[in-house]
Amino acid sequence: MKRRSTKQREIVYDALMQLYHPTAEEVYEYLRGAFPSIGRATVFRNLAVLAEEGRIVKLFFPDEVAHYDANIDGHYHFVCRRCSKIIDLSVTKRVSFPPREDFVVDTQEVNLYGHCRECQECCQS
Amino acid sequence: MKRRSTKQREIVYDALMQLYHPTAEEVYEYLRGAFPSIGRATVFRNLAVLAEEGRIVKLFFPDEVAHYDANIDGHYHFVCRRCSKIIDLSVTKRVSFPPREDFVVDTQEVNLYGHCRECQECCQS
DNA sequence: CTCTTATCGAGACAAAATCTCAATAAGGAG
DNA sequence: CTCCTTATTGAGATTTTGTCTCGATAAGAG
Repeated sequence: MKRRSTKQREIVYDALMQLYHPTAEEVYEYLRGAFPSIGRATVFRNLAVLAEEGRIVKLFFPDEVAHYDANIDGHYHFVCRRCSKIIDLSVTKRVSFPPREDFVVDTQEVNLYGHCRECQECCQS
Repeated sequence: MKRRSTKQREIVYDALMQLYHPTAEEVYEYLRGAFPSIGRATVFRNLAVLAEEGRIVKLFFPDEVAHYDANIDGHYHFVCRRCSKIIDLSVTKRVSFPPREDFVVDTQEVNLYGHCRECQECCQS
């Protein structure tokens, strides 16, 4: 099944470049402004395709919603447990692991959880 | 709101010790065998409570379903992109990051993605 | 034992994402 | 360029995952 290049696919990709770790729903709402006729399923489908092609990255955090990131350079994320803010962490060295026989790794993901400064100051929850 | 110790809570915890990274649904199905009267919401609620208390860990991977882990020692996970198998990785050293002013980290999570041996052998998808 | 209220079980509800299907359009063949 | 195949689209139904509601139950302090 050969992929075709569609206007919608590129629109979704462009949106991702403008937004910071958006959810699929946020991409959809963003695009509806300029392209009212775009369908919800189209946004979800294209995010999945772009992630499969490696043009974007799909992220999972404990808020149960997938986020997407157009920055595919190896970098890590901090996520605030209280306000769910996501902060990019630039990384110079990758984590290294002893080689294994039972699997081959192609991607590594490092997430740090805690509280951002604002959430530390305002309350201790 | 003081916590009470209930039979259901401990049953859920015990189930988690028997299962390997189960989803909430899997815990529920597992428990229905021995305790047909247990409620779905009770399982989900207690997993959330146990995770909040730090007795278990809630994990998120790209299959959109939360998994739970009774092993709370710092360890990492490998996840197969094809069959979604999860493999525990024992870890001797934690990843370290330069200190930051804008957040405080309490937990770090490292996930490796790739293909397990079986999925490499049977097909290249 | 009594009382307060956290927890339970059942089912309704909500949120997130996928699926269905007829209509559209990408892009290769001629 | 036109024709044809079929990947992709848009709308809404459906599925999946998890939460909420509420009357009933039971933990555990006094």
